[in-house]
Amino acid sequence: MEFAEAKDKFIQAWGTLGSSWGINRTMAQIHALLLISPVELNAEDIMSELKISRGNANMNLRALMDWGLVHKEMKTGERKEFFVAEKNMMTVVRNIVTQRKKRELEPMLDILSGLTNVEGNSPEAAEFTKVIRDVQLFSQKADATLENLTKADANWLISSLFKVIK
Amino acid sequence: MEFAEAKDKFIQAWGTLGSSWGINRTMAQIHALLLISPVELNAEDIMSELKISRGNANMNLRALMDWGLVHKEMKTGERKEFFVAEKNMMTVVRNIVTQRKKRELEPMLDILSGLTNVEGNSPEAAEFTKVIRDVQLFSQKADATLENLTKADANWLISSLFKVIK
DNA sequence: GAGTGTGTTTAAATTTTTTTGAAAACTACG
DNA sequence: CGTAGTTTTCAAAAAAATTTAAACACACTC
Repeated sequence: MEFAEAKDKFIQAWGTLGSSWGINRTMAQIHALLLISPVELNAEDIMSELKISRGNANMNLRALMDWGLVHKEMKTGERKEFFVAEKNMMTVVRNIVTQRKKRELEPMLDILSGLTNVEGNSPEAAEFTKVIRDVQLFSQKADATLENLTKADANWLISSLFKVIK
Repeated sequence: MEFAEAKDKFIQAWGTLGSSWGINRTMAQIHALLLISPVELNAEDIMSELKISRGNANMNLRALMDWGLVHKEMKTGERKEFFVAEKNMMTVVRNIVTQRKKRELEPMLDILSGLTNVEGNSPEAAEFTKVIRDVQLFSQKADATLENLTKADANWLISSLFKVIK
């Protein structure tokens, strides 16, 4: 397959995957583009490669930096800002896990802990309490697991995956 | 806290969590409602509790059944269909993992395997090949891990989570 | 086989999310 | 300073996703 075609397919696929994970398509596509680029790219490069506006590029690059998936670089003698993707897959995964945990799991845990003591002794209230406990237990377990996964060093992540496989 | 308030908060929270996971808000809310309900509910119940239309309820219930998170039940003597949520959290998680793996990870792996042999020996092509290999390796590992997780029995899932925590 | 209650489908309306484009705000340099 | 190159912001436009409402289908009853 030609490089240009393969590149396009990868960028498309990454974008699709991203959007089913609550990450917007363009953000994922910029990430893909930077991932496969051997050199740092500036905003213009990204705009023209993906045919997106300056504002769009800027916002999504910022989001990617928030997630720790992309870094800004200054080249001496150049006014423009350049961008590089984090290329170590382990780090990529860890950063994504950390961010999602913080944004989704933790707020959920906060809400759940506020729902454990419900008034009334109707069957509805009883079932509610039971379900909330279950969900809470499970979420706490997931939280602890992910916390360990992300705090440990990169090699540990992969070895623990293997351990699960057994 | 009053039951009604807690219930509402939980349904809201579950809906929000769902939408950051690519599951639509209403689908997640119906799931939440059924999860905490001690009795089977029919379409009317769901429509009035969540203030949604019949069509909306119908479509999202069907999606939930696709995911194996909700089951249809017929009551003898009743014309209406009743719905119950799968309440075992382990099963819930397993079904979600299985579905997402099938819908997202597997198509990605297919695409990646079609991108391993790229023509040309430019630095771009070289970097591309390298990144694709990395992503592929990682995805395969994730796929294998999840496969084991879902095939094993329910208790195994929880114990393997503990093992990861160590 | 007309009538009623229920489930299903889908085009159109609505809502939400994303993207654009242009103005404003920086920044480095003369 | 003033200006040219660049990034940032944000209101408005466009696109995408969701929801509704109304038509349709089906099964059962009288």
